[in-house]
Amino acid sequence: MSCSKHQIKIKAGLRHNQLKATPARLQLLDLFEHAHQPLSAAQIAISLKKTGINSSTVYRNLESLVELGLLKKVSLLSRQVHYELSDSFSDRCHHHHLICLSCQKVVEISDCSIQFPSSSSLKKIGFSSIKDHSLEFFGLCNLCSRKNN
Amino acid sequence: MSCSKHQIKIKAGLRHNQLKATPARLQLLDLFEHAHQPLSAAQIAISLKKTGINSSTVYRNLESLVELGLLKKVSLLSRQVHYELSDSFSDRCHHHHLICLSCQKVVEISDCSIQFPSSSSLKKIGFSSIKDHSLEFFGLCNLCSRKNN
DNA sequence: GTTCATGCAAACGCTTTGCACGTAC
DNA sequence: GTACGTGCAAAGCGTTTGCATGAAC
Repeated sequence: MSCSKHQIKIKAGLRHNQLKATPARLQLLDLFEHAHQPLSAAQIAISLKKTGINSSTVYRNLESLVELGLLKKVSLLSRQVHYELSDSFSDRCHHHHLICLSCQKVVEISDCSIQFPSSSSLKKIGFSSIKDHSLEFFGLCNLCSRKNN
Repeated sequence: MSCSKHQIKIKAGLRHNQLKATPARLQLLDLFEHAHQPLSAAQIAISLKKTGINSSTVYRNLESLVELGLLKKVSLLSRQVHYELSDSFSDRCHHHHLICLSCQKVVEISDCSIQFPSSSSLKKIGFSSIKDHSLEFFGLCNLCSRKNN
């Protein structure tokens, strides 16, 4: 199995945050390392059920991993919150998402720049700092675009 | 009541989309006209229950109004999808959101520009068009920022 | 009068919780 | 051995659905 390097990094990440490296957490993070798009709690729960991990464990771990900054939440206009590895923890660089309005396919994109609100306008609206941002584009993928014609 | 102008506009909007101007729809859209931030289905259902509107009616109407483009969905990292009037239907201009990570307060902001993916990069990743986008900033409002110290 | 919209109640699915047991450290 | 993590089962909550009634046009 080619993930021994990942495993080591994951364990280090957990220990660094004073979380025990339990099988449930290792499997959960491993799932994210290999995912090509954000995952919902329910998706993960189904996936890990096969290996004997209970869904409440999944929900509890997702929460604590977000709290510690290893994972981040992503909003994709679906009822469920999705999760992905945060930029700082994973190899992947900062990115945004392009979501197909018809089939919900998600693709990562990185070639975009955002102009942040100026500190004066932040002040005006009663905010003191910006910690994060999310940018999602919605459109049609080629496949669905063709189907609709 | 000062919303007779709104009421007329709302009715016109509904008729134009071949939707009957029922009390439930008028009240629902009126709620959005006066809202200062995106509303979740559950919030609306609670609010309209007081006036005798059933929650399933709320859910069904939200769906059809989104389908017709009068409302749009907004993702705020909460489990519930939120809704707001779409730019084209309301007086308000295009905007994004700034959300307090601690108290969930939402403020609209408009002074930001986004660079869209080029058509060549769209092509590369298998998408044919972009219909919409959403940009949310997450931070701390002054109040919560002070509390945390 | 016809078509569409609504209320009601039940079912659904995802998520959360309390508690006893188990495991990483 | 201790503190933390897990499984289980039940409850919680937001949402969806079928069906009969009601209202807009």
